[in-house]
Amino acid sequence: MYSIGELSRATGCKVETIRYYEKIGLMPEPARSVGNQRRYAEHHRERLHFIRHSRELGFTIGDIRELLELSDQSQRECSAVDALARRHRDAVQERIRSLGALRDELDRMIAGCQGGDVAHCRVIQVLGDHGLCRQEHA
Amino acid sequence: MYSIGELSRATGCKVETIRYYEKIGLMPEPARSVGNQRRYAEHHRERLHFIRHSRELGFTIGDIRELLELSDQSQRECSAVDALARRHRDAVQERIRSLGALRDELDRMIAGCQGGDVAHCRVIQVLGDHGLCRQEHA
DNA sequence: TAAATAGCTGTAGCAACCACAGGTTCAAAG
DNA sequence: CTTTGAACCTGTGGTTGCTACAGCTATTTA
Repeated sequence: MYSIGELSRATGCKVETIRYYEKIGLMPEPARSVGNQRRYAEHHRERLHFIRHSRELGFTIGDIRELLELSDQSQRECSAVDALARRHRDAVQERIRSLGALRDELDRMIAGCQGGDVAHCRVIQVLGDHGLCRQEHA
Repeated sequence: MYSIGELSRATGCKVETIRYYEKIGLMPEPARSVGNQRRYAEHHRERLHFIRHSRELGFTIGDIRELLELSDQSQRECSAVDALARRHRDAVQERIRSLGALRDELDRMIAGCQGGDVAHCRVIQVLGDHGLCRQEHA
């Protein structure tokens, strides 16, 4: 049996976050001690580990809810899991692309700046006039 | 003189967002009509344009506040502006790097899945066990 | 002049937590 | 057995950058 602090140390998840996951129904309510403190079993640790790792990989809480449901139905085909993971991967890829365009635009803007006073600053000019951008960027 | 709706159409910024920018002090309070409706001048349009464009380039509200202050002191050297833009560019670059590592991890996870049932699904296994990851990706 | 559209303020909600405040319980030391 | 101090409890409010009402008033158009 883990106390909430022990579970926290075991998973690297903050105490408040554990209670938050319980409140939103992502973690099941654990047993309580006589004095009303939470007492966790091994399966809680595994589930929280799953949640934290999924979050680190950028899945949303909604995604994780689905993944947990799917992983409970262990004899079903895993194509739904696969599809969810692929969608997420594609979303990450798209975000990378869009941030790349952003960085390029920032680079051009910064490269245009030759020093001098703010009135002639290329950065300030570009920020005030989208027309000076080479690309659409959102 | 623009009404708030006209300013909204002129800048692509939602009416509620314009009011929000006023509330947080990013946009100055405009004149009012007899019936208490907001009436904007050209300099409001320019400032809002600057704000929107900066947001599109990923600057935070805090950054924009600084940029606006700096751009008001038009005879000062623009090195502070430059530095802020560079810091932001570097943060974007770092985010791209970290998302790249994430995508690679997701790719490995997905590639490991050979179909079959959820109990043997590689995706589910990896999510439950960080040790199966090749890299730290936190 | 009446209806339709646009504007007003104020509040609450989103994601995914974090940080208290003010009180209670637990575990170990004396 | 008692004390002490760390850990725990619930509930609320804050973060970022907006968006979406509700319930009312102003303006514009037919």
